[in-house]
Amino acid sequence: MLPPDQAEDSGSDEHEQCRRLAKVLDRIGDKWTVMIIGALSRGPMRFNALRRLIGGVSQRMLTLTLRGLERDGLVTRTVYPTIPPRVDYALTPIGQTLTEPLRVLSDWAMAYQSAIETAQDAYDSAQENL
Amino acid sequence: MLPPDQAEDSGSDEHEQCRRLAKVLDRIGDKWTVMIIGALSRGPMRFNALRRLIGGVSQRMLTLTLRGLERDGLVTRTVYPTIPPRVDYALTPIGQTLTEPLRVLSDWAMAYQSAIETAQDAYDSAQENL
DNA sequence: CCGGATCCTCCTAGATACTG
DNA sequence: CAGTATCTAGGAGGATCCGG
Repeated sequence: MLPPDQAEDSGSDEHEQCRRLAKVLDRIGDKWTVMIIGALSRGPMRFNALRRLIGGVSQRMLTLTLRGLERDGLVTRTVYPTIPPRVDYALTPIGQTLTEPLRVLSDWAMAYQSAIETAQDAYDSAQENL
Repeated sequence: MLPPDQAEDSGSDEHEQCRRLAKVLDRIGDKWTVMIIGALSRGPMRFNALRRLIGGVSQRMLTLTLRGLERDGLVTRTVYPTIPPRVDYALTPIGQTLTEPLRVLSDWAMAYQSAIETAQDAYDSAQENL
């Protein structure tokens, strides 16, 4: 369990967790990932259906984000060689498990969003009186 | 850009939740916020102590991130007008509540990180064989 | 010791146009 | 329909100097 090299520092252990967490947040923290996961949590969806549902996303960013999620093993990409072509995106089992932590965060957001906005307003108006 | 508007649809708008979640993730999804919250979760800390503990952060980004967190009401900034000056940063009660969703996410990261890396390796080596 | 101000460099999102 | 390719502007973030 304890790596012999660097296990003596009590802080480095939590630091390691922070780095992994930061890595995950780097994935899901971008502008579109959460929207995509949310959309796919209700079932598979085609490319342009996702595009329309999310709204405001360029095809390029949608493609890039989906590719990243596919690479992470969170989303599957299924191509049907029909004409016109059809591509379905769906959450993998691992991708499904992400929805739970996301819901916890979402609940937190719902609970404290107004408090945060109040704090921001207070901070901003305090800054004006300088 | 579509201005946030009242939902005309009576059904629960999941888009609205996604937007709030995206907003929160925009805050905590940046490179340093999680590290700062993690560091401060163990108690108040001075600026340069944070800087040393986190490591690799420029004083500019640390200042900016701390200002943002202060503005959001997640962190307090306390100045002691001594010479040399001393500034303590600490989590507010709301900031404390953020550590729980963060821990859920952290647990997820610990659980699935290796699976994700495996998926990435598989994806990458599959790309090479084209 | 804390951090504001400035400059400068990359990265990347977005728009546009083209292909199978 | 589902991408790929290319270009460009804007912003994020690092380095540095300076002031309180």
